[in-house]
Amino acid sequence: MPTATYNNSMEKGLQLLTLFTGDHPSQRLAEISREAGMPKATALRFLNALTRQGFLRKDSAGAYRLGYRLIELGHRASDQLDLRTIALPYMGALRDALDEAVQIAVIDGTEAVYLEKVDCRQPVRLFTKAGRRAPLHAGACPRLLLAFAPDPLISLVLSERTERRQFTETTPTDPNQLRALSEQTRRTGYSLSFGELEAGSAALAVPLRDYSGNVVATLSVAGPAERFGPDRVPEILAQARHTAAQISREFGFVPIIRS
Amino acid sequence: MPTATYNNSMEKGLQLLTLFTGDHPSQRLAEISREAGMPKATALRFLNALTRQGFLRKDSAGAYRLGYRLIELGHRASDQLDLRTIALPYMGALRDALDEAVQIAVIDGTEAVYLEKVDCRQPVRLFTKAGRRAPLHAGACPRLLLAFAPDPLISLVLSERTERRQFTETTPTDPNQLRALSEQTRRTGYSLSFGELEAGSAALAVPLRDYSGNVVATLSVAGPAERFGPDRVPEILAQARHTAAQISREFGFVPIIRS
DNA sequence: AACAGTGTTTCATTAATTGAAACGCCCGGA
DNA sequence: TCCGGGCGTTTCAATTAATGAAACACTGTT
Repeated sequence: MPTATYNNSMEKGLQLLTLFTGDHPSQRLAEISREAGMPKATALRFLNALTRQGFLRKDSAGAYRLGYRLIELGHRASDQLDLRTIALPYMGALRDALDEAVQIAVIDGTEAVYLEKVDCRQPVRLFTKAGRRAPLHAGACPRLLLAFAPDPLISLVLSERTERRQFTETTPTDPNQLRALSEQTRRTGYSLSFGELEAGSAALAVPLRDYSGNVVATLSVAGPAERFGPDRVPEILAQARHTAAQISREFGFVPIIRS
Repeated sequence: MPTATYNNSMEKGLQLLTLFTGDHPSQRLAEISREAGMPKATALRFLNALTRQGFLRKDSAGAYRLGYRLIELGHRASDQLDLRTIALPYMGALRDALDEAVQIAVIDGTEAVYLEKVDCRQPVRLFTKAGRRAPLHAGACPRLLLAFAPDPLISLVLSERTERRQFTETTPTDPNQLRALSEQTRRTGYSLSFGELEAGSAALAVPLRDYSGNVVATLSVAGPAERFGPDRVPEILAQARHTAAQISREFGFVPIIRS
């Protein structure tokens, strides 16, 4: 059962970090042990080690919380993607131009992960968090990433054996429908979604490319669906395309001039 | 040697993450093995496991880079500190008011870690990164945190047996000098530093408090030293204090009214 | 006082980790 | 073209360190 090409003990310890969610930011040993299905002594050892390395910290009530080392490493990972130096200022400008949330997401494994979000200033807004994940079949960002993904990944996501969760009434789950949507996205260069992940929300996503010309990320404008009517979508698309071109250029993308 | 109350294998694996710095964002197995002083087979197992859990990712050249899971967890840790929801908007306003870098830092173990930074817009600016660390004896932020730290930590930092690195000519390292500076900081409610960590830089730091009334973090304004002359420092201090009061209030701090 | 729940420590067992060595592949230099 | 060096990967015997049950001390509630 154990395979010699990984370190299963470390992986079990790392998985404890996933227990700390927005709903459960602070947890004590017994709760962690129960939720992880792990004996208290084993869990305590992992927690002690994670705490010593700064990945967790213990608060004054004796409960564990995510530690500052994660913020440090998160910033470092972000810096290495040039998110703060290149993408964030343009995202801020796009937010200012449209007053909608602006997000950037990438593929990680078989999911999309939203790496950054710049919030709009309107009281009614899309309430999601940077760092969240979504499957590749639902939502403007995930679907845009899927459309430009390598064929083996597309096949896997659209396979009859892969379960595609239906979040809302408008979540596309049928493989043929998703293939058609992907083809449309590749042809038009953007994707648009209404309530596929959260009812009442909408998002428009465009690709971000790097020096290789490949789509490496997606930039999206997202907000309440009633602000994404047919009179406004063209403007959102134009602004998003403009910003994506700026970011892509700084990522080293050189557009091919069509003659 | 091995102690049963930690998980030393996991800790060794986690320490590989520290090899990925701004200077070395991308590394291959042999280099990692050499730098960590670890046999290739062992390092490969850790790398495979860290990659499977999303903490590292492998690029097209077969080199490892920090993974998206770190960004996700970094955001989650940051959210749990209310950095993005509470502190960042105020930091942005303070940056706009003064056009200097604004940072927030906390104590982690025996160091200060800068959790967030909002950059100024001037061409000549303080070039540091969010996520960086500094010892508690040098710099306005670390020294402010030290001044309000628990006595055992102060004693440890100022101990004759603790080495206090001299970064520049103005770095204070003498325990008596640091005690005097701490006392002054507690009395005046702020700390001011010129070139203690980086020559030519300056920073002014004020405390952030939470519902318990304790100093839990520090807010600083930082930039090139020539912009922190005696004619300007009072304004910087007033603005920083105002912003710190706003943030502290949202952290639940209730100021005691003096009669 | 009794009980439930917590976090911590101990220790025998054994599972998993470890590192040396072999292997296949690639690249650059002679 | 050949060879050597370096790379990443796999195998396997040795042994180390992880594991989990159980005991313990402490706290809070009834």
